[in-house]
Amino acid sequence: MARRLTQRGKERRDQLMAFAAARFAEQGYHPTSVSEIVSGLGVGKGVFYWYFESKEQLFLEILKDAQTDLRRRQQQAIGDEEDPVKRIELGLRASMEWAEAHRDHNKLIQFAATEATFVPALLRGQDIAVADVVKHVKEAIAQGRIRDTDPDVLAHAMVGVVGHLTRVFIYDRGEPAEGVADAAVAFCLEGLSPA
Amino acid sequence: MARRLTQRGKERRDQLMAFAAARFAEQGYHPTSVSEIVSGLGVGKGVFYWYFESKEQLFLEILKDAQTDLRRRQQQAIGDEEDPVKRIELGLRASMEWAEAHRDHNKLIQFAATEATFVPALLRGQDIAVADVVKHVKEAIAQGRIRDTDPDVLAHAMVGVVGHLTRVFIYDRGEPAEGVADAAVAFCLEGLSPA
Amino acid sequence: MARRLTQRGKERRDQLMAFAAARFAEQGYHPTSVSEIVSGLGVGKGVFYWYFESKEQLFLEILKDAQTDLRRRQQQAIGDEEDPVKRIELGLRASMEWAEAHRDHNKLIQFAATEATFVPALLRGQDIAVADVVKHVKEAIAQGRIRDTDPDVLAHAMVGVVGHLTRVFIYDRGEPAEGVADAAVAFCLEGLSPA
Amino acid sequence: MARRLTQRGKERRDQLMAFAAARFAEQGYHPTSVSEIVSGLGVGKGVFYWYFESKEQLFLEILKDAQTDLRRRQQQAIGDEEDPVKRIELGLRASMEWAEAHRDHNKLIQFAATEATFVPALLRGQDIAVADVVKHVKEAIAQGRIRDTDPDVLAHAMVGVVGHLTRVFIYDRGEPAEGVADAAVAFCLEGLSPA
DNA sequence: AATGAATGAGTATTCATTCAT
DNA sequence: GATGAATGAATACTCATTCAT
Repeated sequence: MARRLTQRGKERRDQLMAFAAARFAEQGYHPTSVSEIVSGLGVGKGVFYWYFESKEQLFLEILKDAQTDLRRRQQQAIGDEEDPVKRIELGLRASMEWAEAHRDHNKLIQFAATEATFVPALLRGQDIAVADVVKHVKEAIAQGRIRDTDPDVLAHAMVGVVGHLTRVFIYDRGEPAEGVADAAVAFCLEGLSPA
Repeated sequence: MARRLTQRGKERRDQLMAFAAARFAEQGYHPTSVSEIVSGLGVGKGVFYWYFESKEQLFLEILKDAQTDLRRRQQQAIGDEEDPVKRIELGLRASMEWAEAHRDHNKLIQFAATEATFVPALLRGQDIAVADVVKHVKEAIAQGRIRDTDPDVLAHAMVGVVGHLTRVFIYDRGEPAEGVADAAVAFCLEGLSPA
Repeated sequence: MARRLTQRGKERRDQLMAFAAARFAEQGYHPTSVSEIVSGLGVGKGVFYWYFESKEQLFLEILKDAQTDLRRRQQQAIGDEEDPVKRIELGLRASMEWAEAHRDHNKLIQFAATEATFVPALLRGQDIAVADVVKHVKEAIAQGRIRDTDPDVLAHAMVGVVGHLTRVFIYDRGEPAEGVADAAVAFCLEGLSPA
Repeated sequence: MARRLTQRGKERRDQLMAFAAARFAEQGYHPTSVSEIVSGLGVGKGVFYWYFESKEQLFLEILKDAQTDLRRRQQQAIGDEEDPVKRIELGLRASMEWAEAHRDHNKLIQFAATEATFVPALLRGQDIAVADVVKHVKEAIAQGRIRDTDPDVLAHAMVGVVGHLTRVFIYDRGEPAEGVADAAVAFCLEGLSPA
């Protein structure tokens, strides 16, 4: 930990994280052994512990990276858009595109919620993400653009929609993110109500 | 398996399932050992294997029971309501009330999604649940009561909303199901749009 | 730990302790693996952990048992002897006889002194042992039977003589305890001075 | 091994030996890793193996150096003293002073006795030390200055006294060597008997 | 039905040692 | 001389499962 790494070292580390994330997503965290990770990469077992303190720390690191990366992506997408409703929409779409490209990380986030050890780390990132959305929602409410309801509820409802549609349509059914995002946006903006 | 059980036997079995579900939900499936389950109940290890083939089977059984139970609850709630939109609403509310009373099972469902071994069993139940909703949605569309969009998408969007709001507001923040259900229904019907 | 054991269980436990003590004494604590212990006894690895929390706990248990046993032996030997100098002599002789019969434990005591983890447990027992001797020494000093010097020093000096002579003459050279004890007693009582 | 070293090289080597000896003494030989030694000195792992063949060899080297150094110290102290009893006394005192200044090495000697691998090397040095004392004892016996008993026994008894009093009073209780040496000499010359 | 002892393959992790740079 | 990355055998320990009683 806190090791200073050479270029080569940094690459190894990334390689380990990517490979592990893929295995964790595919079969689950526990069923994936450290042995499997290193032998899958054709390296000795010591390599793993040269770069990570433990399997648990590795997981946490992957988790944190994923959350950071997603957030960066959303902020990029939103840019300096003025309209808060438009910002919400851009955020939703960015989430789904990111999710399409990072299905592994998404599964890990879901898993993290099921194990006491990982919940705190998970929530830390999740709170930040929701806070971002809440900001836009509040602004839109102030402008009378969206219904005056608890912004926290609205934000979480959208997170629920995006997350679930992603899992079902993008991951399980392999549909392209764009179309699914259209549907998600439409649902979030209008619900079931006919245009 | 498929053992014929006395009354006392049935109680033991239920006791094991309930205790295990609680531990699985609290700390996770893998971190909970069979030892912990039996010693938590003050019985010998043989008892476990008298009633269940394996830890995995036990999990599957809990999962199936939970899904069956939820469905029964929804159908009861809907009764013979004529209005398809109302039926949807009743279904949503029933889900949340059930979830409030069975948080353990809900967490297990979430976990099942993260481990390859359990996914098939999970999906079987989930498909049935969504199919129920889809039926109502289709009917409502036919009546022009809700937007004419892929009913599958709408159904899953609602599942996402209900699931996530449940986890955040009912489980994490301890709010009563009723209020959260109001918010969920409102969001599903109207989205963000102002009244 | 704190397990209630059947008769058979008690025997297994003793068997493990005896075998482990022998290996620890022969090759050292660290070079002796748990694997070696269980396979030497022809049992599965789980057996070890059924009876002991860890290798370290096992060592500690052996240590404590040894110290307790030695003390009991000394007290038996001393009985209700009135003369304090005689009591000291009987104690020294008892130590050496015990040491002859328990060379394994003696080596473990020596090892325990070299590893920070075991020192506290070791000292606890050692202090008790020395306190016993000190009591007799004080009494003898009061009677003018032995030199009026710090009883603690005298007690420890004797412990040093007995311990070292045991190791060299009984263990390494295989001489019978009785003769060595004669020499030890003589040295303690008279030092180098000619009769 | 048998590498020819520059001045700087010799210093590195000594530094490694001193640091390792300190750690070995403090926590034990096995619990101290090569990693810990090199990182404690802020150097890379290769350095260790540049100077020593193995961890085991390092230990052996420290052990040998210590024994050699102690012996040199004793011979210096004895000088050309004529009186054999006085020579014994000077030797005892020198041992204790040396031990006070080299507590690390003393602990290593003790540890070496508990591990089969190190016993041979240990005994080699110990035999020489005892032989030195035995020589003086024999001479003193011939002069009728001390009791006519197996000189070997007497020598070892003294080694035991000195070793144990050193550990308890100098190491554990931090008393100054001189006073403890007085007590040790007195005990060796007179035993418990009143002046 | 139930107990508690036993099994042994499997897990994460450590660590002495090697080696390319 | 020195670094830090890599090796892989070995270790303590866990745990689902079995079985004699």
